Amino acid sequence: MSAGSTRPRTRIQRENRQTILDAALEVFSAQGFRGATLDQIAEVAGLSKPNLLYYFASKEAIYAALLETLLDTWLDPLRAIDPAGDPRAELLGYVRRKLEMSREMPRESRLFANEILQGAPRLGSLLATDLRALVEEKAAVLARWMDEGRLARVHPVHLIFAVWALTQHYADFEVQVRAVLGPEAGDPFPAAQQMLETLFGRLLEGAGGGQSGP
Amino acid sequence: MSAGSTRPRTRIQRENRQTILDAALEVFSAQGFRGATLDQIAEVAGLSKPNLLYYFASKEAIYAALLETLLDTWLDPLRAIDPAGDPRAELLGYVRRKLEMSREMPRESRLFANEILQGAPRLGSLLATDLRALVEEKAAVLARWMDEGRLARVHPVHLIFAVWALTQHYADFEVQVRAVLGPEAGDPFPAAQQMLETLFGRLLEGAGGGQSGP
DNA sequence: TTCATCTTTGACCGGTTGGTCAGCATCACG
DNA sequence: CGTGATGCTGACCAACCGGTCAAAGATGAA
Repeated sequence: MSAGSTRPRTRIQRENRQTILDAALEVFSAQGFRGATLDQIAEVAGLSKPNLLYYFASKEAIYAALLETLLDTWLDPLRAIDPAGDPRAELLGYVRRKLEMSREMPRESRLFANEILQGAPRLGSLLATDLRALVEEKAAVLARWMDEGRLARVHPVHLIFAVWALTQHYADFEVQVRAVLGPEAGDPFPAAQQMLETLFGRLLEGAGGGQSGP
Repeated sequence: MSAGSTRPRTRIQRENRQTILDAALEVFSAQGFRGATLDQIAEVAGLSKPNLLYYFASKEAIYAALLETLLDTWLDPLRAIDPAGDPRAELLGYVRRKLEMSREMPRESRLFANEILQGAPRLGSLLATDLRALVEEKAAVLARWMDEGRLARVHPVHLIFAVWALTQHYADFEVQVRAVLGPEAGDPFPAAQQMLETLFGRLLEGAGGGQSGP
């Protein structure tokens, strides 16, 4: 009997489903949905192709299972922004968490990037509902901070876009980053962290355009 | 005889090669290399598949021809930075040109993003040579401006990364941008332009950390 | 040990894909 | 107009891909 759509009941099911998802993340994030093949995933997973299809109904189902988990994890750093916190600490903390995520989950970042790049055919609806609602909520917090003069006035949603763009760049374009910095250059993340801190830090100094200096 | 690798000699060759490249840009940028099919490109081009292969030796050759032109065009805005110019005008001008490019050439941006995302297998060498050299050259200019106290001190190469990330985001992640802003929202680029101007503008005010105020 | 259930696989299938080829159509130039 | 070069296509092919299936193997509770 197929173990496809039901929740895992046995130890083997739990382990193998996870093994497959790991392998699929590896392959899908590097090749995109169409570029990836079941044979590649099977090889990385160390399982046979029919065995993959014993645990998941189809290639689509594997991909869907990956995306399902992904968006939630991906938005955790944004959710963690505390409306009652200090704007500087909250914004810079968000940037730091997001950059950390790019460093430690580059495959997830690339999977997401691939999906969006190709028009988000299997994620589109969630973007317009869940994602939009969360961004709207946090943008309102940013807007309030701007009203209170504690943050330079910019379009709050685009400010969030900026955080996404700058942090995800280091995962999605890692090859380019490394090529430009050169082979002898070490870990690019510390310098990235410092540069983002300066860039966003300046948005918090003397907000409103006036009150600079002690 | 095949018209594959030689330079176009006749009017028909010039026209059809261009038609094919246009169609290929459309399809490759939306589906990636492996996701795109010759049949799709042929249909968009309004030509038969064997006819495509009369003008280009292979699918790879079409893709390579696209990339060849692309990197050069893509780096023009960076090349245009004038070492003798005013830091504010030069940096903000660069951001503006790059954002314009995202707006008017989103397909090229996505083609490039796709290639990098998948590890730049067909562009890697150029990144480490041509691209790296140009970035190195312009980073030196930025570094000098920082030495002169006319620009906040950040890692100059990462500053260039920031411009890339922020501007290309609006082309590569357009679907997400539109989903989050909502269907009734208009053109996102004016707000993006303003936000980038503020963000980078702050890097030029009171550089060095001290001389704020009139 | 027994036996029902869960797990695994080799062989296979139909559809798609990049690419070939022989031959026909068209063009441009003398 | 004639003719060689250029342009175009239907038919075809081998490789690949997602997915199926019958049957063999492993597992574990009674």
